[in-house]
This record gives sequence, structure tokens and C-alpha cells, in this order.
Amino acid sequence: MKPEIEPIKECSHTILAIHDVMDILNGKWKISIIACLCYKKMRYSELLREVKGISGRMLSRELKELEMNQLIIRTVLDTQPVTVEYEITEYGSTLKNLTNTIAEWGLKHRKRIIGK
Amino acid sequence: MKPEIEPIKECSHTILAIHDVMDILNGKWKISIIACLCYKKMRYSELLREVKGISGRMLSRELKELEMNQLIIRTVLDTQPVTVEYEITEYGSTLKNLTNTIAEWGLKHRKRIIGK
DNA sequence: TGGAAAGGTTACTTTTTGTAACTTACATCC
DNA sequence: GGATGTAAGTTACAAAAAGTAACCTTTCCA
Repeated sequence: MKPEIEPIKECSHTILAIHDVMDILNGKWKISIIACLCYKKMRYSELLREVKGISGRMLSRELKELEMNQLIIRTVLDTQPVTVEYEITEYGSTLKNLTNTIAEWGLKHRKRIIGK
Repeated sequence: MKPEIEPIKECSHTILAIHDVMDILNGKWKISIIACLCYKKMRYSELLREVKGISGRMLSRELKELEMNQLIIRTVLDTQPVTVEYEITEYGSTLKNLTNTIAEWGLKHRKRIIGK
């Protein structure tokens, strides 16, 4: 019988939950993409413009992962030439609260470091 | 005069703000560490136990970065042997709302995939 | 006729993470 | 008094993720 040190339960549960979220929303781009698509549905090229700094390679990877996790839907539109539309799912839109909270803190932080 | 396509303003601001946050809270461990320290101050070894899966190497790196960003404080205690305590700063604790929001979504998501 | 836009993919490089062993100083076990 | 353990890390090396830039196909527009 080892005298194991018990992790704090309440804390451990929180950490586990956060970990679950970070597994789905990993990398620095997914939250931004979700936030964009919460705002409105967009095409690949629009996202490339909106999510500043992301490369095509990363965007397509991230979109695939988000689609696999059923947070967004990819639709190929029957236009000439074909366009592709990415839209948040109902489930994905439950993340809106989360993205808003992050953005709010970011705005406050920006004010703080810019110095009022 | 190029016919530049304007990014959506409201959306762009949000994306910028999120990007700022992700620069500070990058990687998959920082948010968990902050959440832990919001719960109570902890020593290095305690964090190593609480933040399941993190390695010593990553923990010390992440702690350094968080300290640089003034979200936590490192204190060496004059004990035998020396112990080191990490504590959230007042500023860091403004992230509590953010970590809670993430954890809440994580809990709901877990229920959903486990299939209630 | 030849850009440019749309929606990507590929090859290659750089950066980040992860793994595991090692360190120094004290403390306890047998 | 040698072996083992805790505390708080660091180091060297390997694997994974991200970034960069060029390329591809189809179609529109001048």
C-alpha cells in the first residue's frame, strides 16, 4: 500500500474537461475559424482572408478536423466554377459563448498592454 | 486602385482579439495550468500531478512563459529542502471566467459523446 | 493569350513537443 | 553508511506539428 497523494478532485475534473476541449480545438487557428463561422458561413477563400496569417495548408487541415468533429459542415455548391461553403453546425454554435469569452478577455488585455 | 475585398470588421476585431489570447495561452497546457492555479497555489510537483500528462520539461517552460506574461508568480520558499510555489496573479485571475467557460463546454461535450 | 481566382495539395524546412535520463541537495530506510 | 526517495528542474535526442513556397486544375475576364 503506497501512501499516494490524491489530486484535488474538483480541480482534476476541471482539468480533464479543459483537456477534452483542447484536444478538439488544438492549434492556434481552430478557435478563430469557429469564431468566424459563428459570425456567418464562409468560403475557403474568405476564411483565408479573415483568419489573418493562416496558410492554405493549415486552413484545409483545420477545416477537415473541425468537420470530423461535427463542428462545421462543408458544402460544395453547384456553381461555375464550384465554390465550397463552410458553415457552423448547431453543435458547433454552442461554442459561441466560449469564443466570445476569449475575445472579450483579449480586448481587455489589448487595452491593458497598449496602456489604456 | 485595386478592388480589395474588405474583411468584415466586426469579425476581424474578434479574430484579432482571439489571436492575442492564443499567443499568450499557446500550447495545450497553459489553460490547464492557469485553471489549477486559479483553484489554489501549488508547487511544481503538485502541478506535475494535477496537470495529467505534462512532462517536467513542458511544465517548467510553460510556467516560465506564464510568469513572463505576469499571469503567475514564482516564489522560492526558504525551507529545507527548498520548495517553489506558483501562484496566480491578480491579473491572471481575470482568466478564471475564461477557464470556467471552457471547462463547462468540455463537461457538456463529454456527456454528449459518452452518450448520456 | 494569358492572367487571376477558387480550392486545394505536395515537397521541404523550421519549430514545438515528447521521452527519458541526469543533476544537486537534502531526508529517510534498513 | 549505502540505497532509495523527493523536490525542482535541465539536457540531449527523437517525433510530431506548423510554416513556406511552389504547383495543380478548372473557369472567368480583358
